[in-house]
Formats: sequence, structure tokens, C-alpha cells
Amino acid sequence: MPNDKPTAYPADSQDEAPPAPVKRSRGGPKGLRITDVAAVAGVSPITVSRVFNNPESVAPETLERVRQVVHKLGYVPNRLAGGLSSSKSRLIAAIVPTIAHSLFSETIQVFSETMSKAGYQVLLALSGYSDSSEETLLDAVLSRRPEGVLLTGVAHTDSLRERLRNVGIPIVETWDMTDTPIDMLVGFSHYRVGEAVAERFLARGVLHPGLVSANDDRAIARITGFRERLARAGIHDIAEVIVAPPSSVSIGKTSLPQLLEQTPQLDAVFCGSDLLAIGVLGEAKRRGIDVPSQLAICGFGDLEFASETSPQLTTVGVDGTRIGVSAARCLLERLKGVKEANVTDVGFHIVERQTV
Amino acid sequence: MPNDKPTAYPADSQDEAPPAPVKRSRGGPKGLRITDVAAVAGVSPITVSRVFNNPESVAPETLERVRQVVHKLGYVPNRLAGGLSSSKSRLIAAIVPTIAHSLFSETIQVFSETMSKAGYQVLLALSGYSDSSEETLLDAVLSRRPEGVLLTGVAHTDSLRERLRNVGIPIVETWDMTDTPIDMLVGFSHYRVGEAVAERFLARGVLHPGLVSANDDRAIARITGFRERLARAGIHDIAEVIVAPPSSVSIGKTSLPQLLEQTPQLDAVFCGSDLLAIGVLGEAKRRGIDVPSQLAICGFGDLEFASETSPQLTTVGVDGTRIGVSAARCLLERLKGVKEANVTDVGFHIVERQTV
DNA sequence: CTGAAAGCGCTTACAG
DNA sequence: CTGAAAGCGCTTACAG
Repeated sequence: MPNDKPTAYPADSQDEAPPAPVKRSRGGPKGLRITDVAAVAGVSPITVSRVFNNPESVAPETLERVRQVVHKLGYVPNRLAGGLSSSKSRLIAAIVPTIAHSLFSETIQVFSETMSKAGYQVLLALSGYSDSSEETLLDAVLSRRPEGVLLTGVAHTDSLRERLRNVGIPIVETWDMTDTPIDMLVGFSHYRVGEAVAERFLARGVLHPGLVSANDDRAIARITGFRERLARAGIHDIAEVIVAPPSSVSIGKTSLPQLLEQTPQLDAVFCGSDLLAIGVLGEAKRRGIDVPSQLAICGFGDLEFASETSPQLTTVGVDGTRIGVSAARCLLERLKGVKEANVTDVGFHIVERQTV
Repeated sequence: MPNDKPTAYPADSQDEAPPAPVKRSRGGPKGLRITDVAAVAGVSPITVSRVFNNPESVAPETLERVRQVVHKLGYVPNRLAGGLSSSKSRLIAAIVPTIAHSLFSETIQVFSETMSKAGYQVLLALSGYSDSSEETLLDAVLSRRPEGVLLTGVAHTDSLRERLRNVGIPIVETWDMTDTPIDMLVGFSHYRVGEAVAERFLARGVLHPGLVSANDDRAIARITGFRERLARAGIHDIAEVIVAPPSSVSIGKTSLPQLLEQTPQLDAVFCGSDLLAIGVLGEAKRRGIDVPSQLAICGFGDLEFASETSPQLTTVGVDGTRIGVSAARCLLERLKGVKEANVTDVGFHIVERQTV
């Protein structure tokens, strides 16, 4: 040894002593931990954990005592830690194009209510109507390790579908229909909606139909059904105005002159939403066109106020509340271990408010 | 020693060997971890972490290599772990009474968009209109350790306000006004809305006003402003129908006869929402009452469709989008370290659609 | 620009 | 019914 002089260490230092571990403070106490509660209540941390997650397994008086300490201290468990440890985030992601002025908001409302009654919380992810950044959005969502996912519409890209399938958590697609769902599905066929509206128009003797719609996936499916059904009846010329979402009353207003320019004899318009329909209706009135005798107008969504203020409109009603509740139930069943796949067609109904 | 026969242990077992730690498997691999990426990329886990959280601090070619491995493997970081470790959940909670058929949905829409652009995600918590379980809801929210909270309305109970103040994260109250905000606030005075509507009515020469409203906090504030302003003008008798939320067109319809029963000379109605106003208007028409000449009706919310379909209605407009954006900005500034308090009165405007 | 060690606050899997 | 030890998958705080 090059240097065997006595060291400066205290007398009790031992030759074999491991290097003292560097104490790295991480910024001091951030708040109450489960150990704080345990110490005050005179139990182990595990018991405190059980009080929250499995109270039946704790003796009644222990339970009571711990609960009082929890309440007195104002302790709130850290679910980031709990989720990491248990692999149960108790989080469900809801991916929706938009919740503003939208049919989806009531679906999300009841979905969220149902989920929170079952002890889950909802992470809201707004996808917009473009799918440019959907991969990024999905990364953000999956990084929270949700235990289930509600999708609005059927996922478009194969890559997305593949990824969702592979995470191995229950997925429920809503508000649309497909033969190849990722997992579960609660929705209806927009294609058939289009067909059904076309049939109504045909039954009325419509010869020169038009359509106004935003260009989101489901609206396109409705348009396709509409067009194809009309084509089978020999009608191929359809006036068409396609706009970027979100649709609105004012877009409806401006679209009518465009449709009339394409088809001066226009006698029916299928609108992508009730808002568009209201706009078209208002503009028709302004031009002295009688609805529905000269121009039939069909909307989509069956908004309550529309039925009150615009009884001349026909529309397509969908039970958004039922979709939300069913979607929640599907996920919850799976989370309880039920394994069956599940596709529910909730259908739709055409609301003819005023006899033709 | 009672038993010093040779043991059955292998020859290399040592007397001093510490008790072999029990290996407790936790269920095997749940998915890719940061160490998997690190191993493939030939770097340490910390470097992979930096690629996600602080890419500027990583050499360009290391960055590129790690990113390729991440992409190839499909690795998604676990933010439960990340959040626990860093005390940064990147989560913002939005507590809203309801998002269905509601003015709040557009606030939440833009709030959520703004937040996600800044790298945060929104945890949606629906409080309903009762505050019975608000403590429970808050526990659920705080257990996720959000970095900020948006509240709709000003929190009611002292206990709630105290708890929110104590968590030490930025809080923004919205859609209401108070002299004693918990922290930041973006809203307007519902009391003043009520006063302003009363003044419009007085200016019209109204003598026998009534009101229909749901009984949520903000509606009550509007009613109070309305009543007190009228009282100052000597009007104390006000017909009144108070209903449980959510309000709707059909409730509006049924309320008019009730108001007329209380005050047969009824010449104005202040409604808690545009939906109620539309219902009242429809019922008035049905009874041959001209609006606004015989009966003035004022709603709340300025829904776009109402202006198109019911120009006879007056209403109160509020910029919900601005509230959402401002609330998001307030929170984001704080999260960046700016310390100033912030109270924004976004005001409101009365929309008189048809000249009296 | 990069890494080894320690720690975030819980829960699991045992054992008693 | 209760608890000591280990581990969940990251990031911090250093050190180089």
C-alpha cells in the first residue's frame, strides 16, 4: 500500500465499510404519504393501502381508526404510484373528434358518469377531424396506461388499429359500424342512414336532390349510401356542397344558393347535421321557397330545439345516450373479466315532423 | 446446535451467506420498458429518458438512433412511472357540471386543445349540479396529482376552497365572478347579467315580469340580480318557475302556463337558458301571444341556431371560447413559473335580435 | 454529452 | 386480519 498512515476517518470506521451511499435528496417532502398515515394510525403501510383498495379485508376497528387518521390528515393516495405498482391506472381514455356543439357530448357525458360510478376516471382526448396527428395522440393516451379506450368512429389507419389491438386492453368503437371492429363496437351504419334518407326522398317523388355536408368520415359514409341508393333509382345527378367541419347554421345558409346554382330544379337537400338543415331552411324561407312542399330538407342529429323551432325539417335521430351507456357497460364487463366480444347496432330512426 | 449433520445444501453454500432474498415475480413483463430501448440502442436508460424529456441535451446521432429504436419497438413511455418520479403528471383536471347540451362544452373544447398543444392532457371530471359528492370527486381528481385545475363556477364550500388552495397548484375558476377567488379566475358576473336583463325589461316598460330557471348556482345569481334591480324600480311581484337542471325546451313550454297562472298580465320572461326561452316562445305562439310585443322573452347563452330560428328572442351572449383559451393561458403561464394572480372579467353582451 | 445509484409512493406476493 | 421485503418504470442529482 503506498499510504498506510492513519486516516482521518473516525476511530470506528472499519476497513471493510462499504462506501457510504450518497444521500440524494429529491427535493424534500412533497406531501403526505401512506407511511405518514400508517405511523399515526399505528399500522403498517399495507394496511392503509387495504383500507382504500380492499376494505373488507381489514378489521372493522382498524378500518375506522385508519379512516379517521386519513380524514384528519387530509391524505389523498397517489394514484400515479398506485397505478405503477398495481398496473391498474383506473383510467379510461375517450377519444372524440370534438365535444363542442356536438352529438358526442351527450355520449361522453353518460359514459363518463357511468365510468366514474364504477371507480374509473376519464381522460379526454380530442382528435379533431383530421387524422394527421392521430399517432401522436395515441402515444399520449397510451402513455397513461388506460385500462380501456372509447373511440368515436372506427379507427381509420391500419397502423392505428394494429397498435390498439396489440395493447391488449378493451377497446370500444362507437358511433359507426364496421365488419371488422378492433374489439367491441356500439354504433350504427351511416351508410344505411344515407340509404334510408334517399328512400324517403324517393317516396316523396324527389327528382333533383342535393346534399350539404362536412367531410368527416361518417358524413362521407352517409353520402355514399345516399348516392348509391339514388343511383339504383336512376338518379345520378346530385348537387353537392362539401365543407370542412364544424358545420354550422351559417354554412347551411350559404350552401343553398350554391346548390341551386348546380341544380335550379332542386327539390330536396340532405344535410350533414341539423345545424346545416336549419341554415338551409332559413335561406329557403328568405327566398320564398316552401318547405317541405317545394323543397324537402333532411338533417341529422334530431336536436330537441330543432323539432320545436323547425317542424318543417325531417331529421335522423340517434340515441347518443344509449351509445354512451352501452359503451361504458361493454368496457366494464371486460374489466370484470367477461370475455365475450360485443357488437351492438343501436340503429337510428327518421323523424318526420310534419306530414308531407 | 441440535443438528450439525451436513446439510443438503450444495457444497458452495457459505455459512455467512445472507438469507437468499425471496424472488417475488410480479407477473412477468407487462410491456416494453425504457431499459429495453436502452439495451437495443446501446445507451443507458437515462439517455432514453432524455430523448423524450430533454432532447436538446442528447447528441444528434444518439438522438436519432434512440428514436429509431423507439419507433421500431413501438415503445411508449409509462407516464405513471414518469410522473411519480418527476412529480410532473402533465395532467390538468377540468371539473365541469356537465358537458351535454351545454355552454361549457365549447370552453372545454378549446381549453383541452390549448392544453394538449402545450403537452398536457385533460382529466375530465363531471360534478353534476349537486355538490353532495364534491369532496369525493376532488379526492379522485387530486389522487392523479394534476398540475393544475380548471373549475366551472366558483367553488362553493369553504372546505373545498381550502383544500384546493392548500394543494399549491394553479387553479382557475371560470364562468363566474367573485371577490375572493381561490387563485385565478376567468368569468363574468351572473348577478350583473340579471341586473342588465332587468334594465332592458324596464326600458321596455315591463310591469309584470316572470322568470323560469334551473336552480344551479349561477342561475340563482342571475335571478338575484334580476330581482334586486326590479325591486329598486318598485317591482316586487315576479312570477317564478324554478326547475331542476338540465333545462330543456319542453320545460320551457310547460312553464309558461304556470307563469301565467301566477301573473295573468305577464309581459316579460327571463329564462335561464336559450332552450327554455325557445320553449316559452313556442308555447306563447301556440296561445296566440305575440312576442315580443305582448311578451318579451330573454334567454341566456346566445346559441347560434336560436338566432336563426327565433329572432323574436333576446338573449345574453358569453364568449365561452374566450373563457377556455384564457383559462388555459392562465394555467400555462403559472406552470412556466409566472407568479402573478389573474382575474379576468370577460363580460357578456345582450343580443337584441329584433327591434322592439 | 453520458451514466451508476438512489428514490418517487405505492402494491404484490408471501408468510404468519 | 396484518406486515417486512421487493419491485413497478421511470427521473433526479451528481459526477465525469
